[in-house]
Amino acid sequence: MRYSHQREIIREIVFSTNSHPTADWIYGEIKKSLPNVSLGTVYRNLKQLADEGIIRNIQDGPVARYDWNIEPHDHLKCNVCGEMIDIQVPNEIIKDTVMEKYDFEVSDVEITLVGKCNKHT
Amino acid sequence: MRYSHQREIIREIVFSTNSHPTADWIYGEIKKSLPNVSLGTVYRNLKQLADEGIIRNIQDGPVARYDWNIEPHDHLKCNVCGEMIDIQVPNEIIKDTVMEKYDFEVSDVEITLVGKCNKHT
DNA sequence: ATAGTAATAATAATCATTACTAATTAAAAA
DNA sequence: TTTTTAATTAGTAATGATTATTATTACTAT
Ligand SMILES: [Mn+2]
Ligand SMILES: [Mn+2]
Ligand SMILES: [Zn+2]
Ligand SMILES: [Zn+2]
Repeated sequence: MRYSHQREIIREIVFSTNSHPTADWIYGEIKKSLPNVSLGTVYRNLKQLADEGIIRNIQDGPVARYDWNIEPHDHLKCNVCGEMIDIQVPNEIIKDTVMEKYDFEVSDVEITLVGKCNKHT
Repeated sequence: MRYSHQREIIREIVFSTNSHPTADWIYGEIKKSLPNVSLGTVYRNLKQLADEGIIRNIQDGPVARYDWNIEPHDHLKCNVCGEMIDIQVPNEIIKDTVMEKYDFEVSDVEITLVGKCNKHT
């Protein structure tokens, strides 16, 4: 993968926030410095960065979000403000139980807890 | 919600399979008996049935799937054959831990384990 | 039977994402 | 340093899933 200015800025944007941004939000950000980038470029580079394991892709319903944090972790999704919060759930137990009980080779555990964050009490 | 023949058949189709069918698959099935149904009718009725709690909506990446089993349960997704298998994971522990640790009012826990099912050993 | 309104088929619109293409550009080869 | 190359780009068209619109049809209560 050869260097590209666009990809470097996209990477920096993803690494600059904890908000698990969407491609569209990143597009809005990169246009501030490079007004001529196209949305296709954003999608293409996010895909490349995710394929290389530099960033992580997380699916939030029908839209893809991106995360600089590639360590295994789970998420809380607030259905009031839409925010996604990182959480750590001990899922090795789940994984092991399922592999044994269902004879299934688990490669990834995706846990999202949906509810209301503490801003809306 | 008043009775409709289309909705009744859609409900029966969802209840007839364990495959967590998509709207499009259901559309193909209902056309066998009612060739003139429109895809919009399928979507509208699936939404109504899910809103009424008669069936359950599960998000599989960018596509919606439907499940006659409304009891709280989780899924295994095989990334070889695409099949979704019902599993029971004791998630009350997770829920309670997260509610306390993160001060988050959890209404739903979504767990999907991705991997390879025992048909591809 | 009539009126009121929920549901329908057909179709257009939307939204997120991917595909295509001619022009540009980083990096390798000469 | 100048070609040569192939990856990358901007711009745009196309796709796939879903939702919205609209004129028509069909239950249901009076
Ligand atoms: Mn995260
Ligand atoms: Mn299920
Ligand atoms: Zn919130
Ligand atoms: Zn399988």
